Amino acid sequence: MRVPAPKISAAKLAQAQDDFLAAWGQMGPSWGISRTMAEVHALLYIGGRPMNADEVMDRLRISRGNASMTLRSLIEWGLVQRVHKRGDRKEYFEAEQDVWTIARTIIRERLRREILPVLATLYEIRDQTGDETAHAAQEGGGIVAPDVVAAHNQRLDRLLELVQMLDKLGERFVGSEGKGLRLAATVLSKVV
Amino acid sequence: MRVPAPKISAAKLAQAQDDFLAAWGQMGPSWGISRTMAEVHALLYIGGRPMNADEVMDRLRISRGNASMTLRSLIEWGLVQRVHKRGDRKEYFEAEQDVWTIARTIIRERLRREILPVLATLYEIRDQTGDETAHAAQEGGGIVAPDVVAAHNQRLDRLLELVQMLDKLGERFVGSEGKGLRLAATVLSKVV
DNA sequence: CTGGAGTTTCAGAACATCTTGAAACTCGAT
DNA sequence: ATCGAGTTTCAAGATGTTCTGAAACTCCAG
Repeated sequence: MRVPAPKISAAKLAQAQDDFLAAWGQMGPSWGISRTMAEVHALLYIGGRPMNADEVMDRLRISRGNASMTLRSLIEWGLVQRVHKRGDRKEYFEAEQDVWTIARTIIRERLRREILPVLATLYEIRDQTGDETAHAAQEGGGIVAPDVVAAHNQRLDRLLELVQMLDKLGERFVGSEGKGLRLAATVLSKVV
Repeated sequence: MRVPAPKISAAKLAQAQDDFLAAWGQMGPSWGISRTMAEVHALLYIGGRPMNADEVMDRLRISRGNASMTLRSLIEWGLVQRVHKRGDRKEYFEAEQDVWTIARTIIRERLRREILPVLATLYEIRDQTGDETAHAAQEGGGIVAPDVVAAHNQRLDRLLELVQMLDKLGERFVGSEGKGLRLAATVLSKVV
């Protein structure tokens, strides 16, 4: 006797897709993109095919303007690309399908938009209080005791060290063409 | 002739601190905590000593209520601890001073609050469309062609793989007591 | 028990972000 | 040049988040 083939109806598939859109949409804000952006991206990813603005609007129940702006942001992020179909004047949009590339793209953008500016600012702040360190602390020339400044600088230096490490770590992932993240995971699992 | 000692005035130090508060506050939202929370944490970190609610209020110009709720959240996150001073009825708060511990705490909390729920939801969604894969695709029992379902499942599986990896990677950092992050950085820098 | 310093709570105000819808724009076809 | 399908822009409105301030609460001292 034969095992019955799984019967997946169109409705069930659509339901699974909708649940996925909701889940991914929720995750979006944690990753630095808005809920709607995440949902549009999720739709294009899980759909697995290029869609035009109307399809996106109708499926997600958002306005034309919102769809347009959101798709533009996704293109700026590098998560979505425009596609043209012969004989169709509409513009189509498709999402990158390789999850590791998606991850690298997000990391690259967040480094650029969030980590680097903070790093630059931290350097500037560090410069404001000279190169006095715990070791270099000497006779009291300042109005504030040298050791207070030294402690302040130490705290800044430790933080700078951390942020620099995060930056380098991120760039390592982004830079290595292939499966950088996968490699990292493998290495880490063997080390400890 | 003698090099003059750096003269850091109290005002300059305060200025550097203020700039730091602003910079760290900006970074907060990217890390999953609000701007004010990040500023309060920054103040306690850079100050390097326990402070009471009034000091926090005055320095950051926020209301008593806001200070109270923000400090409570920081304690829930595990980034700040209560301290009692003998002979003083006020409560004092101090920030963890080890930056690696801070990083681990943030990663642990974000895993727990953001990654794990999504992971659980993704599993549920994956279950909705059976175990049909590209290889198992067979005679058309469903209303939707089996290969469509198989492709959908593959996309979900690839995403699950990625999120699982992130989760494991995070837990590895959080779990290893010592300098897990530092170790990772060293390892990564040698690999590529 | 009472007074008061210190803390917490929470409804409404202030602020920030996201979304809509309609007008302006683009561009190929006729 | 004109038409019209398709797209983009943006001011106003809707929604969501954070903050304030005052009242309620806690708890110790006298």
